[in-house]
Amino acid sequence: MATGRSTQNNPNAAASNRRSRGRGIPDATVARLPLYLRALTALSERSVPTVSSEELAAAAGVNSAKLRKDFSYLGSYGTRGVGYDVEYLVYQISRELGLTQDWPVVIVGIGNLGHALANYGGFASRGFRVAALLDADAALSGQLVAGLPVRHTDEMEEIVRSERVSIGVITTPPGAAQQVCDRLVAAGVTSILNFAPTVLNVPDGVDVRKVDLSIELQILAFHEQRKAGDDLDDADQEVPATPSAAVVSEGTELEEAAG
Amino acid sequence: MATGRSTQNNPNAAASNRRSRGRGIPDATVARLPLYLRALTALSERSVPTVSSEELAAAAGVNSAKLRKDFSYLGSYGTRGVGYDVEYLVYQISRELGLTQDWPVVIVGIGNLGHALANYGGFASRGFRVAALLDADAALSGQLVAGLPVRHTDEMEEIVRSERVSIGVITTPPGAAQQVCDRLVAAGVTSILNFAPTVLNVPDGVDVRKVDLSIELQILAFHEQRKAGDDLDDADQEVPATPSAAVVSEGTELEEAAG
DNA sequence: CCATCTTTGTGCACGCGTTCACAAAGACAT
DNA sequence: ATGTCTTTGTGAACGCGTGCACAAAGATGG
Repeated sequence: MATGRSTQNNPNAAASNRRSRGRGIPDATVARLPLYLRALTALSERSVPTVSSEELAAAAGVNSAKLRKDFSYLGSYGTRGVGYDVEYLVYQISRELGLTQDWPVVIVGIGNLGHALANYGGFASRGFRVAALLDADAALSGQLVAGLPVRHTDEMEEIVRSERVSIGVITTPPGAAQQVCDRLVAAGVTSILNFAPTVLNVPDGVDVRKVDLSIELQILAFHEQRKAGDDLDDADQEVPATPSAAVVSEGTELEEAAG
Repeated sequence: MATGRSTQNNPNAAASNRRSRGRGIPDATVARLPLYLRALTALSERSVPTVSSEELAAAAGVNSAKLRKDFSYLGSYGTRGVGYDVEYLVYQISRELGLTQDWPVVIVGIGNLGHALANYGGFASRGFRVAALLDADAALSGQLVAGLPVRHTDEMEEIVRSERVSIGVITTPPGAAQQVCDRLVAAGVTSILNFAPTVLNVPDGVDVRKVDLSIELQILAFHEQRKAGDDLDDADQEVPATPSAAVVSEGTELEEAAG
C-alpha cells in the first residue's frame, strides 16, 4: 500500500514517471523487493543455504509465480531443480535497492512520531543513517533523542549540504509540511517520506512517498462496514441517506508542534 | 510516482477479493476517497460552497478525470456547469467510508509508535475512538498515555468483546505480532492495521493492511540510486558488482518490548 | 548416457485501473 | 426560447500487473 503505497499503492508515490531505463524494473516489483529481502534475511540468519520460489513466496505472502517473475527482472539468479541461493539473492536485492551504500536521512519534526522513527531499528540495519533530527521548537534543541541531539531547523540547509542528505522524512504538523518540504528540496533533498496528512507539491525529479495512518484506518472502516452490511442485509439498497451531514472537523494534527 | 498499488499497491491489503457488490466500488477508488475527503473538509472549513472536479483534483493531487470517475461510482452528485456541492460530498463520502458511525479501536504495543498513534488527532475526528491501549509489559499497566490508562494484554479478549472492537492496531515487535493478531482475531477483531514488519496470517474474512516504514524508505532509496546513476552515467550497464555482500542484519525491532 | 524428477523462467491471456475525448446536461444571458 | 458556455459523466482504448500453465534447464540416480 496502503499504500500499497498503495500502491501505492499504492497508490502511493508522486513524481517519477521513468520506466524507460536500461532494464527497467516495474514499480510493483520494486515495492515487493524489500519484502523478499526481509524474508531472505530471516532465512540467512537461520543459515538456510537455498530456498525455492514456493517456500520464499509463502514466507513473503505472495504468489510464487509473481515472485519468480519479479526475480527474473533482476536476472537469472536461480538454479532449476534447486532454487535460489539465499546469500547471493540477499546481496543482489540489496544492491538493486541501493542498500549497499550509506543513505543519510534527516527527520524533521520531533514529536511523538519523530521520536518513534528516530528509535526505529529498521533504519540503521539497512544502510539508512539518521544524519540529524530537526525541529522548529528551539526548546527542544540539544535534547537527546535516540542518542542524537535535536537541532534547530535553521541548521537544515547546512546539514543537508554538508552531510549530502538526499532523503528527508517529514513528521511535522500538516501546516508546516509544505514549507519544510520546500526548504529540504531547495537544499538538495530529492526523496521525501511524508507522514504529514498533506499533499506535497514538489518539482520534477523529486520523489515523494506518503504514509497516512488515518487513511489506512478509513480504508479498513470501509471494508468493515461492508462486512457488517453483508451480514445483516443481503441485497443492500441505497442507504437511508440521512441528509444531516455531521461534518467531521479536520483538526488532524499529527504532532503537537514541531515544524 | 511509484506505487500504483497501492495501493499498496493497492499494493497493500490482503484478504479482500470482493467486488461482487451491488454497486461495487473499485479498491483503487476506495483508497482515494479519504484523500478527497480531506481536501473537501479543508474547503468546507473555508466555507467554500462548491468545487469543480478540476480544482478538487488539484487539491488532492490526482487527475480530474480519475476523480470524476471515482465519484461516479458513488452516484451522480455533481451539477454540470457548476461542480460539486462541498458539504453534500463530504457527507456522501463519509457515509460511504463508514465514518458516520463510531469505530472503537484497540492499540496493542505501547512503545514509541504506540504512543504516537495514541496521541494522533486524526483518529477521533473521523469516528475512530481508542477503546484501549494494551501492552504485555505489566510495568506499563495503569500508566496514562494520551489520557488513557495502559492495560495488560490479559484483558484483550474481554475488552474486544465488551467494547465491540472490530479494528485492531498492532505496534508490537515483530516477534509478538502474529500471536497478538491471532488473539485479536479469536476475540472478534476483523480488521487489522499492522505496523510490525511481519507477514500476518489471518483467516478469510479478516482484512489486514500493512504500514512498513522501512519498506517505504527502501523504495525511495531505489529511485534515489537510479537518479544518481542516470546523472553520472548515461547508458548505465550492470553495476560494478562488488561481490562482497555486506549482509544487513535483521535486527529490526519496531519497539523495544511490548507484545 | 539416459530417464526421471524438481524447479525455474516466461509466453500468454485476462482483468483492473488510468486517461483521453466527447456527448449530455445544466446554468446563464439575451 | 434559444444559444452559448461550463462542467459533469462515461464510452472506449490502452497499459500495467497478475497468475496460469508449460517448456526448458539442471540435478540426481541407475
